[in-house]
Amino acid sequence: MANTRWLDEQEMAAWTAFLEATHRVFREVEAQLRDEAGLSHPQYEVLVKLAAAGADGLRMTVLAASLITSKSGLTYQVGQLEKRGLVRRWECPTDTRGVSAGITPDGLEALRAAAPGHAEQVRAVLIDLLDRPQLAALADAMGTVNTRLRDGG
Amino acid sequence: MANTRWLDEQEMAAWTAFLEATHRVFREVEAQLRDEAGLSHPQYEVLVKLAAAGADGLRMTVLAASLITSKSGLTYQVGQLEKRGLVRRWECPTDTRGVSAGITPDGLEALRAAAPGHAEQVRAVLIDLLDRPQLAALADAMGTVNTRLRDGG
DNA sequence: ACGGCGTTGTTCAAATTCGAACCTCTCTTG
DNA sequence: CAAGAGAGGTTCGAATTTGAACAACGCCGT
Repeated sequence: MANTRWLDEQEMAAWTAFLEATHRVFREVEAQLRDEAGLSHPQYEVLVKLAAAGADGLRMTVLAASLITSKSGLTYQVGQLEKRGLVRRWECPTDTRGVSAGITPDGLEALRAAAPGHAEQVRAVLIDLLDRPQLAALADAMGTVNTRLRDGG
Repeated sequence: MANTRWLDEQEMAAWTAFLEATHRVFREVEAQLRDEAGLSHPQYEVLVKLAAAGADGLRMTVLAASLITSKSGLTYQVGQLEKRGLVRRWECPTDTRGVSAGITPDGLEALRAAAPGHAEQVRAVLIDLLDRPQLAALADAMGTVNTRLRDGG
């Protein structure tokens, strides 16, 4: 790695804009969820994934990978949600080591209660700030990044 | 707020792709910096801003706003960097309440040492995964978001 | 069946984050 | 010029995050 391929002006502009925008967006999203729904964003994401998974729930490892978070972090958050009765956890029948998590009726209710405000906020800090072509371009770029990072590591 | 404006399919796809991509990108960037440079990403960002600010340094509040972080979080990180001699802090001559922070020669050296690996990583997890039009579109969208969030709050 | 290796989830300690409270000081207004 | 409103930073406590270490278990070839 003799000489570094530095970022040119355009690349640097893209990176710094990305950095600043993500910080702003997440700060606002987290504040809204905490203040109005009493949920952290990680917790909300867990509930969304588990709601989508249905009655079978999801294995902890799958959930962690899906949320792009650490195993230990997920253990903690699921524990918090379980304490509040929004999520429940059970051993996997086919693998003694395994644990699955699933959303409870109370969890679904909490999600239903939180979703409208969250959706509005996501609009306010990202979606509604862009026109359709911009939004499509953003989805395209982010999708490309995801595909490449999922595979090529 | 009678009826919620839910996200349509395209909007939801953009949001989830954005979510997943940002989590992936930051996870990888943070791991590289920590493992190879012994700096957290927040710390690296502080050094970059202060290096750009030059000898006059930056007021804490300005720096916090620039980094889109909380005041208390910044106090902590600057404290950490100060302990390591990478940053120094002094009272503002024109405002007794004010504190400015600036990078030290050691800090500049640490930044120089960390920069190449960081640049490569930024390429590997974002820049090099996109072609020029995608990169331009990303910069455009993120720039729009930043402008709107900076003003309209 | 047996031994080795990778997987699964949790636990642990340490570092970090945030908002709210707080103190000090500046600025504006009457 | 005094008083109130606010800005600037730090401190505080509580919650969260991470990787590494662990313990327990499946899987595979011999």
